[in-house]
Amino acid sequence: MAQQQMNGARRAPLNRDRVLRAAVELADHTGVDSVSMRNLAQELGVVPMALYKHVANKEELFDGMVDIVVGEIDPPVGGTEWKPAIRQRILSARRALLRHPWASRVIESRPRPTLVVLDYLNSVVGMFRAGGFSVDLTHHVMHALGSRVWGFTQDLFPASPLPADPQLQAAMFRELAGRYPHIAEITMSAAHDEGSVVGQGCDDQSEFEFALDLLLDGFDTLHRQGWTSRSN
Amino acid sequence: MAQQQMNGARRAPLNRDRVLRAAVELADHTGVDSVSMRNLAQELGVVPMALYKHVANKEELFDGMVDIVVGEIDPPVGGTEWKPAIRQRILSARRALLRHPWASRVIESRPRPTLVVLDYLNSVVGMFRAGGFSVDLTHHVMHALGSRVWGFTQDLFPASPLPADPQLQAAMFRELAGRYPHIAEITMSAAHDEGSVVGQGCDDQSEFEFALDLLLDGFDTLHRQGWTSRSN
DNA sequence: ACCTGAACACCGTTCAAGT
DNA sequence: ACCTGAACACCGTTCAAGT
Repeated sequence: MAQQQMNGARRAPLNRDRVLRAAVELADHTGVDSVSMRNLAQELGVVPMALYKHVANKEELFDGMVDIVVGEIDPPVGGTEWKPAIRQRILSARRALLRHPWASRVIESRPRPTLVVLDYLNSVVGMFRAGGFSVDLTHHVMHALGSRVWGFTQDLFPASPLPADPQLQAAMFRELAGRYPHIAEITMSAAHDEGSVVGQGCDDQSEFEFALDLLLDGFDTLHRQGWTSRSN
Repeated sequence: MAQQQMNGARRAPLNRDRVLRAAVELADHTGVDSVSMRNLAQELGVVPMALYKHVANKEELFDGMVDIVVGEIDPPVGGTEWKPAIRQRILSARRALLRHPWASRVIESRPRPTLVVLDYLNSVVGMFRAGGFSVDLTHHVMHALGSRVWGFTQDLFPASPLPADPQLQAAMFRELAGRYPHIAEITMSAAHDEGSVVGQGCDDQSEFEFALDLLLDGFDTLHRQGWTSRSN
């Protein structure tokens, strides 16, 4: 009670923005699973119910957290072709997402896009249109990008840390190679870097850019060919 | 207590498979969020703690549910080129996922792949290798496919049902067009089908195949060119 | 050896009582 | 009018007591 008043006097009064920023910070530091209304309230030195003044419920809290991350994506660069412009924008989105490792999962979990999310998507669509893409092709191309517009893709092999014991490590590799020879093979090919058992040891950033450029080049070809969904 | 015994007499004794199938069925019917250990136990006519005999915890329950869905994916078709073979396999995975709408979200949420998941991925990798792809290119190509190997992609505009009132509907379209002209444009182009405000009205299946074929064609081109990660 | 009720430590959110 | 503690209806999981 005495502490409550001290905090009340020291801190700025609660508002929606402070609530959302505290939630982002909490998720950054301790993981999104520990973002509960109760934990967040404690972090802010208030009673849980005080949060409901500023966000209607937990869903709205998550929406607000997404908006903060999406707000960190750089605006489009001007004076260049559609391809490098879109490439840079998506890589900027990727940097924002990488600063907040929980964000991709939360973005995927939202049942409806927020206004801020729609703003970003609208602007990416506009970049294709400005590059001369037809409405038809732009529509398909946005679907093909999927979550890659956010700069992330689902890791098929999440990074799992290698066991410290090198003998145990070797045993794991042997078991993997025995059961899953094809996975072992592509894993080994990239495993000069250290990192983890599977799928790490490769550079996530360059894998992302490989796939992004493959898609953008494909879009380019279709665009130049005057592709339409009816002609297909 | 009397009912408990009746159930015990009537039903087959609980085992891991029955637990997992009941969980899948419950998720299919009432949504994955309603799959709690308590609800599932009630569905099976047992006390919650009885489940812990057959699954270590809820994480293992989810893993088992994923395994059931992945088990529904058809085996590879033989006697054909890598491209149609992989295409058919992925479209079979898509059909399995569409039968269980919760499955894509659960697959994405798993921190580690199960043995069944590794079996499927290993076999897809093997199909590229059998098609003559280098280890290097196969590795990159699997990253580029990402969650598309499962036959799904993140919907950027989740389907939201249109309001019944046509006047309200028109108002929503007008607001969308005013704020997000580019999104409105690509939405309208596909909105001859009815369905929802944004992004629906287009055929998800053909959008999926568009993106899949774009990627497979891109892979094909790189393969024929003898692409390597060093030559890039 | 197996089963299970009670309990623990959490949730998000409602609601009524207090100021 | 505003604030907030208690309460409600849930969780997953532990544990000890019962058979």
